[in-house]
Amino acid sequence: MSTIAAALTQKAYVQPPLSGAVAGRVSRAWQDETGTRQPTDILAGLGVVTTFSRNSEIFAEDAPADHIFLVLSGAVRVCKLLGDGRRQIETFCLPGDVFGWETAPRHRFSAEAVNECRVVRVKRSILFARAADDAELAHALWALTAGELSRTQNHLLVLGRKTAQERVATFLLDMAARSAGTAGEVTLPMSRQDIADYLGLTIETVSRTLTHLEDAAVIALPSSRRVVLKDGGALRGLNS
Amino acid sequence: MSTIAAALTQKAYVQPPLSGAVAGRVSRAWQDETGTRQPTDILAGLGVVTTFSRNSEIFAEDAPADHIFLVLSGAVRVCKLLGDGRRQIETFCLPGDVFGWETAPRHRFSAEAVNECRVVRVKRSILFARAADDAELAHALWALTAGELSRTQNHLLVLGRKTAQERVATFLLDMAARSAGTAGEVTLPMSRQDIADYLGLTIETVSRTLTHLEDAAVIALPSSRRVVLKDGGALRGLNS
DNA sequence: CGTACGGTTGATACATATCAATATGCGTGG
DNA sequence: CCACGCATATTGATATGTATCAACCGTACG
Repeated sequence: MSTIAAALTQKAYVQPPLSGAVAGRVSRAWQDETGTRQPTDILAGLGVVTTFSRNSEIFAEDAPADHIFLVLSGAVRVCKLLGDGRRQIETFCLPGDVFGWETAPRHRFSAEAVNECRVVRVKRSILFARAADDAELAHALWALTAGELSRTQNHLLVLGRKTAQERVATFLLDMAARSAGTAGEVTLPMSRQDIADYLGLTIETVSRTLTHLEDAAVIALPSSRRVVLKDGGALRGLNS
Repeated sequence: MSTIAAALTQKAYVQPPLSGAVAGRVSRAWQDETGTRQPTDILAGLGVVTTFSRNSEIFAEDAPADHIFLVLSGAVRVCKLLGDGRRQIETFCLPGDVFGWETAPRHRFSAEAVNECRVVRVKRSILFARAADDAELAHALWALTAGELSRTQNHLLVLGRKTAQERVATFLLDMAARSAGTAGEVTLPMSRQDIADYLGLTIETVSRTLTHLEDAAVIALPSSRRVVLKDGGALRGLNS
């Protein structure tokens, strides 16, 4: 559960809910997808729900960082590009995750919808104004950054020192832990290319590694996007 | 210049300086190495100066994160280890840099002295207490985390998608920018092994890449630790 | 002067990338 | 409902960048 989402749903922040479709939609959507019962109308009060279609750009690298975003449904990829088109996906954002949160006035990444997704867009200035006289919110925003840092640092180890097998294993375990669906099973929202660009590999290597894990009976692949973790121990072993 | 160092030297934080050798040493040391003229006695009031010898451990991975550290002189490496000994250096800390700053109660890295170095050790609890009723300090601490995140994210792109040459070029440019010595020249405080573990390469590849850059007249290597950037344009070209 | 450590250079191996072909799934339109 | 076409995924053959193994060099230091 994202700390900022928690902060935004504290009693202190509850405002009279906006009437109308938008507010209602946010509230229901959030409850539907996370099962939390906390009031979330505040999100509607602070931001606007927007829908993005598959592969559409949410913001561009170097664009003014006027908003931060909270994922309600779907998945978002946050990435950097090199001049010649090489791409590194820094992170995937799932429901409850926040992205686009910067200290700098401009985004240092682009963000794109992995699949059809809904996000809440909150004005940076509004959050900042609130954080200025609310230590708890400020702390939540800091914790948000710290959490992102922690994940990024873990990923550094993955990209710097792990083999393809280990990378894929780490990725699968991570996705399984984050998407709270059926235990031992994940439905990947992203393509092989996205996975490759996240793990610093090629699409072919990702594919081969997955089939290798399947041959070794560590996972099963009922379909290309669905992964059954048959031998979690083996996966964790690869995770070092 | 580290934001936290700045925050700690704001007028609001200036206390009557402690008398005695320690306080004096901090103040002079900091001024010597950074050239800043801002009062820094507050650091002595908050922390203790400690010296670490080459390769000694400052704190271990998973140790209680009771302190944060500010580098006064020398260099520190912050790293993670894999079970079989593979090592990833997350970052090098130079004078003015802060390390060991965590949200979690335990360090997620180890920190070691790259060479003889002096650091100020500040109790976490003291900083936290101060930050609780000081929005400006709290903001500085957040900015610190955000800056670290930004650097880590850039490094992710390096490890995920850049070639050995590009990694080394990026590293040299970064070190040159950070160590404010003679323009176009860097003295590297760390060994080839350290560089390799930072860039996700082997010691041999780092060495070969450097000699290759030297053959191409992009750099000169008067000694193994001294690097002259002869063709910054070429290096920046490799930086994409 | 010799030893040790860090660095360089060379020969070879190997993991992953690249190039290429084939297969699978999926939406669209007949 | 099926047929088509496109996008995505898999598989195969080969290339290549970097790792590994090994020898050698140079500098610092006792």
